[in-house]
Amino acid sequence: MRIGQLAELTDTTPRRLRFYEEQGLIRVDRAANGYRDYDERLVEQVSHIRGLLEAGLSTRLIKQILPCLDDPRDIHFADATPDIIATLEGHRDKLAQRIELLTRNHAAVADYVGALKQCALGVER
Amino acid sequence: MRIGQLAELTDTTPRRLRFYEEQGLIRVDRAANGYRDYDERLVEQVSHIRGLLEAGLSTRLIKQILPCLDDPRDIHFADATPDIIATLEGHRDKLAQRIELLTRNHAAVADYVGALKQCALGVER
DNA sequence: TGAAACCTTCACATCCGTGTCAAGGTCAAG
DNA sequence: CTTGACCTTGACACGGATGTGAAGGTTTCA
Repeated sequence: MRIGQLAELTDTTPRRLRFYEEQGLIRVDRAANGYRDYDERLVEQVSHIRGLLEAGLSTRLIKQILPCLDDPRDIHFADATPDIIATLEGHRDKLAQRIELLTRNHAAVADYVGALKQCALGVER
Repeated sequence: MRIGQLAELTDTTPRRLRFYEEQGLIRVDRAANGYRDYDERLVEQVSHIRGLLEAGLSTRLIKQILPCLDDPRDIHFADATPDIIATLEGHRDKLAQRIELLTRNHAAVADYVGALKQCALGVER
C-alpha cells in the first residue's frame, strides 16, 4: 500500500509517516519506482504509535518500548541483557508513575465537574 | 519568597517559573523593588504543575483544569456555565482515555520485562 | 499526448517548553 | 564604595513533532 492510503487509513498524514520512518518507529519497503510500500500490518502499528504520541510519549521512548508491543509474543532473546532489562524496567516504572498522577488528577477534575453540575442544577431549579 | 528560592524548593529553574507565570498558570506578586514575591502555597502548586507537564499535558490544558485542583474546595460558582462544564467534561474524558491507553501499554511492557527476566534466568542456570 | 493525482527529497516555518546570554537594577557584606 | 549574589526584561537558540511548499518523477486516465 502507498503512503497516501496508509495515511488515510490511520487518520494521519504522509508527512508524519515519513517522520516515523525516519525515527525508526516503522520499517518500510520500497517499490521498484522508489515509492514507499507499506505492509497491511502497519495500519495497526501506526495507529498504536499515534495513540502513544497523543498520550504524551516521545518517539524516542516509543521506539524503545515498541518491541514489547509487537503482537506475536516472540520475545527477542538477544534483548535479555541486564542493561536492556534495566532500561525497560525504568520505562515501566515511569509509566506507572505517570498513570498514578493522571489518575489522581482525573479524579480531581471529575469531582470538580460533578460539583459544578450540582451547582448548575441548583440554579436551574 | 523570591524566584531563586522557589526554584530551589520546587527543583526547577527561574526561567520555568517566569514562563509559567507568563502562561497564566500561577499568579505572582511583586515587591517594591520589582522582584517577584512568591507565596508559600506556590511551592505545592508549582510542584503540581511540574508533575502534569512531565506527564505530558500542555500548559494550555493545565491552565484550564487548574481550578479543579486548588486545594480549598471552593467551587467558583461563576464557572458553572454550560460551555465551561462541557469543556471540563471533555478534558476529563480525554484524561480517562489517556489513562486507559497508558495502562494497557504499561501492562504490555511489564509482561515483556517479566518474560525477558525469565529468559535471563534460564540462561544463568 | 497531456493533464491530474500521486509520489519523491529537501528545505524552511511553526509551536512549545527550555536553556542561555546580555545589559542592567538591587541589596547585603566587606 | 565596591564587589558579588541576586533580580529584572529581552532576545536568540534548540529539539521535537508537524505543516507547507518547491522542484521534479510516476502513474492513470481521457
